[in-house]
Amino acid sequence: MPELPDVEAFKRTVDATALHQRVERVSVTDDRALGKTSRKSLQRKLKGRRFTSTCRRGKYLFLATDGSPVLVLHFGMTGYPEYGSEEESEPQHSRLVVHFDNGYRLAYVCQRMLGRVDLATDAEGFLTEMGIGPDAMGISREEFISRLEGRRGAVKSALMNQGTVAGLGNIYCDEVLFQAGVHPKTQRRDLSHSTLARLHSVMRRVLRTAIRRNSDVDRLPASYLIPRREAGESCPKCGTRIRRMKVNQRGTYYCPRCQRKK
DNA sequence: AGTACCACCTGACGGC
DNA sequence: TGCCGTCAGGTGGTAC
Repeated sequence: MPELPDVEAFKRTVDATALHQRVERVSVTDDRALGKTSRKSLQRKLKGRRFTSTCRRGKYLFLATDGSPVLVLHFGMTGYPEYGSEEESEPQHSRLVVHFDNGYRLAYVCQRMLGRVDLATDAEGFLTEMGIGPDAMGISREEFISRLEGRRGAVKSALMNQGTVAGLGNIYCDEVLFQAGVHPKTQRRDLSHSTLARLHSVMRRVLRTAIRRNSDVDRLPASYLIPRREAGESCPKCGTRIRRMKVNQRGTYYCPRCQRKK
């Protein structure tokens, strides 16, 4: 489920481990994990380079190099990066492994193969081409409101759309709506300007909280819905039985009392 | 521009 | 025991 807070944690891991070392070799263990790039291209373009910095937009992580290529990582729902010594065995489900000259390697692990590895010349161009909107942590209130005002349909659908605002997935989207007291199926047109403003501030607060806790579900505040995404759980605020429904074909949890439909 | 639905993909789980 | 359907979820494609 890597959503914005998870990818932010991945970024910090990569920043703390995999920068500034020379790439000796790249191995691709499953071509299905590749986007528009190829195994040969990855190997040829990354060899001899060093990762110099990373940046994150939404659920995408970019690793810039000292040359022109940028390594793009998207994690699907089961992906993560893992840095370790060559002496350790490679993690199961490694799809791409970057071997460095210091005896360490960075593995892109992706069990369910829903993520993608790609190569770009610049992150901004890649994001534009993919139609990815502004980052949910960086977007201003004004822009958030105006982007949402351009949309119709259920508010959850709008928030989940990475072109509108990037970073919320199914789970954090439910959390934001819960903390804001908004029913997931509320039509966007039924949301007032002030409710949109509240959604913006709640979204940032929820994401900031999750990032500070390193996206560790067990460390989230007791008032959060995320640990209670199960049948029979009760609302952490009012005790009402949590309901489950489908929105966008996705399992959606909400409190029928705290989140009344407008 | 919406929504619905399918597909991708693997592993866990419940039912029989 | 083991087979089968279902679910999980990010994304992308198609049809309406």
